[in-house]
Amino acid sequence: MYKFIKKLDNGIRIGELETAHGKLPTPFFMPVGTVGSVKSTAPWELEEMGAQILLSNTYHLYLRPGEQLVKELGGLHKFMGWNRPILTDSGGYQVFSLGENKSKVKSPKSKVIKENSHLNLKESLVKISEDGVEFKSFLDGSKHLFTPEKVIDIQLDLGVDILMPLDVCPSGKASAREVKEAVELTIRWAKRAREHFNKRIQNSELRIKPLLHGIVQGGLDPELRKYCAEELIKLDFDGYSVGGLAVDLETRDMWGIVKLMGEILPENKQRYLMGVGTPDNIIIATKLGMDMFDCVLPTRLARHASVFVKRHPEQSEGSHYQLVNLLNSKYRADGGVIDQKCGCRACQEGRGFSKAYISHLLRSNEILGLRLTTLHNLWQYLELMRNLRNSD
RNA sequence: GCUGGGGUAGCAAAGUGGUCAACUGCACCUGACUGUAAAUCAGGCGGCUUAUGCCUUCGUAGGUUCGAGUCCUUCCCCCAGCA
Repeated sequence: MYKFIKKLDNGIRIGELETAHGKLPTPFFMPVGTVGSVKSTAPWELEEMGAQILLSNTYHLYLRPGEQLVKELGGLHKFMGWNRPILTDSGGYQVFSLGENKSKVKSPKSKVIKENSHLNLKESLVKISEDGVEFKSFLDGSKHLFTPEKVIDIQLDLGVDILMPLDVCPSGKASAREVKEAVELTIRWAKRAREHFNKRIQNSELRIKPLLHGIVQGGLDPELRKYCAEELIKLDFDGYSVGGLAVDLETRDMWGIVKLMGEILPENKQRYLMGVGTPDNIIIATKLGMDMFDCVLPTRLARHASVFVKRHPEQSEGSHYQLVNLLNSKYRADGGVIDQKCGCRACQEGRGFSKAYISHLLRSNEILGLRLTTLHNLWQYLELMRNLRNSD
């Protein structure tokens, strides 16, 4: 249950979201723990940094270890040792990303095709029908069917706090017709998900019930987005997600749609901009009325040796953050911490680690290297959200 | 000293007459990454460069050949075994 508190002068909505695992001040960022783990971090580290909620993934947990096992072992929170709220994505994104033929990115110059590489799969792994999504497991190739109802069931079995319905997330290159079809199917699936969820929940003895979002699709077409949002609003979801925008960003400008969503989605429901994004993107999006964010960038970039460094306000004309690749040779002998003003474990005053040391760890494939960069990046994101909530 | 094996680009290691500026791995350099099939992927990695282009390379110095990293000879060095 979301409570809208106030709108700051800069447009940021201040609110509070109550879930079965506690109340969350909004806006907030969700570190991504796809398979029930925010890669390389421990739950207590996330708590220490002030992470309030994590995102996990229905698709991945269904395939492994299976939602039934998680249920038998007491639910996802207990399973992964995290007592704060959890949101699960539905697998809708995987329908998109696994549907893309990623082998296209293979360079013709690459002579060696690694076996078991995810890039080596030539055929699309998914097939969409009215009933749902048929897909092949990326683990073993086995066939599975996700229906809107099934996806709700899995998430309820996992015992998460916020559920996403199965949606169709078209590629940024999709034709107008494909986007329109995605919207229509997303709406029909949303209705089925809503009905099934209600049926399952009405018998629930939980004091605070899980929350179900509707996901707005529609590409970059304002009319389609508006139509989708209106249809979903009729179904009275607990909150609304804006999907399909964090793809093909280099060729598409999402801000018009984000602004529109900020204007037409109900003020008294939380808005989740899925998959966004860079710190700069998040700053803009909060000002356009978005409340919730998730992104793999802080954790993935960290594992790929890149860290966010906050720029001084007077230097932040364009971007508020600089992305620094610690594997660049200039950091080999750099005795300074990543960011002097950062409060993370890697930078902490008095006992911070030098860029030279972290660079050495990364070059040596020492796990501590990417743990430190991950802790740093997540701290930056979480600190950013704290600052945005207090930016009046 | 004798016998045998070997000296290839930063390292390791393919290559035994042309398709070799030279396979491959590592290291190194740079880039990408946005609801995670990602501790991943891509490109570069002798020099000049826009190059399917030119120049200089495979211990050393010569030679054979239309053509040599690849064959022959000299010398230098390394390794193993025997003295």
